[in-house]
Amino acid sequence: MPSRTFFNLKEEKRNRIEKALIHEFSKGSFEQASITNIIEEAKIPRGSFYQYFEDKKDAIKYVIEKFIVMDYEKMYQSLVDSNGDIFEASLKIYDYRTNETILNFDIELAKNILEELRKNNINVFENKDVLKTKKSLIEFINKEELNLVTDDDLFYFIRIITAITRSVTMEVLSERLTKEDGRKMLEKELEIMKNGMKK
Amino acid sequence: MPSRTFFNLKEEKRNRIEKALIHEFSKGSFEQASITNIIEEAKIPRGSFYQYFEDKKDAIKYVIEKFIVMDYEKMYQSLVDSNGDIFEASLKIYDYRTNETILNFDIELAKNILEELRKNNINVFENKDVLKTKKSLIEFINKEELNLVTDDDLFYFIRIITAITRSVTMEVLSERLTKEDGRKMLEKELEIMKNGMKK
DNA sequence: CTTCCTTATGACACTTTGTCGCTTCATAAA
DNA sequence: TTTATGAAGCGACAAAGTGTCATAAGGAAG
Repeated sequence: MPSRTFFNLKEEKRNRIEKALIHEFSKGSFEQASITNIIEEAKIPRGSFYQYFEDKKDAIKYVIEKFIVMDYEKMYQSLVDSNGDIFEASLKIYDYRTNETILNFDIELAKNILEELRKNNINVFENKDVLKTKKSLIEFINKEELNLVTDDDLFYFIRIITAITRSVTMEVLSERLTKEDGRKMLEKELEIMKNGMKK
Repeated sequence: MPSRTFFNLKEEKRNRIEKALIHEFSKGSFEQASITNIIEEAKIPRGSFYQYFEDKKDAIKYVIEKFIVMDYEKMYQSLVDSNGDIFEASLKIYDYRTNETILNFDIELAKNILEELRKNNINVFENKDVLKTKKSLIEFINKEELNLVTDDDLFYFIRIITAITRSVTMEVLSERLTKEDGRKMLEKELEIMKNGMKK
């Protein structure tokens, strides 16, 4: 976590640093991000950076935390907007994640952060800020239409849909697929998931 | 690609270098791997390394290529051993990838390489060495039991199964799940995919 | 023996992260 | 007004890493 010093900073300065962080972490992977670039852009001396953040990891963590909270809110909203239909919600989540700008976050940042989350196996739902405001997504899922045989089927459904949605999303963010093709594929894949693969 | 010089090397020396590469790339991500460690272990001077490989990326590419070819062979074998049942093959692939040693490759290396492949969006099937010997995996798939409506349904089936298998595999390799729990989950998830999610 | 090409080698230039000790500044106490 | 105190500012520097380059060594052929 950033030091108290950082949070005590005048808003203008803190914003300048935040902006530089987001900018730099948008440009590439965690390893590629350069502290030198960050401090130059934010116009702070090297020593200050290390007074605010323990190290580079601490700095990206700060950005990730902000992103996670926003991401959860969006997921939650997607489900509510879809009246609890997890298939439709999945498409909505895909849409916003592959959109040019995700609130204040650039799509490039989204890509790198989603990557980082995956790499470090960070689960959005386990984030403490999310837990604090968690309205339990699961409650909002409409179970009427779902073929739930055992109690934990819903858990597996979510796992599967998450894996598929994430897989396509990453392909699009890495520019291996166009946004449109990715969406068509996701639609098709969700359709298959509804009906099953076996005769 | 490594230089001709590298391939002209006496076998003993080449093996020593290969071993050092695998050892170092097993220890962590691409960025964490240190050329200094590699040359110290392989007992070659710094300049030689750069005579054999363009740069660090070139070196890991070499290791990845070897891995990919072996991985494809294993996948192909899994499908044949399963008599064309893609669900069963998926479990077999999971098993071998989460196994202590994957042929000569350490499980840690597998993890880092699979990670690297994902990060750089490298598709095993697009590898030229694989393409060369590709006997078209798809031909071996038993379509009898599959609910194929349109022509490209099979393509989507493979995408979905791949996404899910990979997802669980990575969870296990990152030690978020035990191998056993991961397998149970995969079994369950494959079962769900057979039957579909919708009432 | 000389020539020519391939391979070997480690010092060096450059970059990057993170540390450390000193300076400056604001504010409260004397 | 002066002094004390702690928060914040600051950049030189150590340490570690990557990639380059000029030069040495090897060896085959004429």
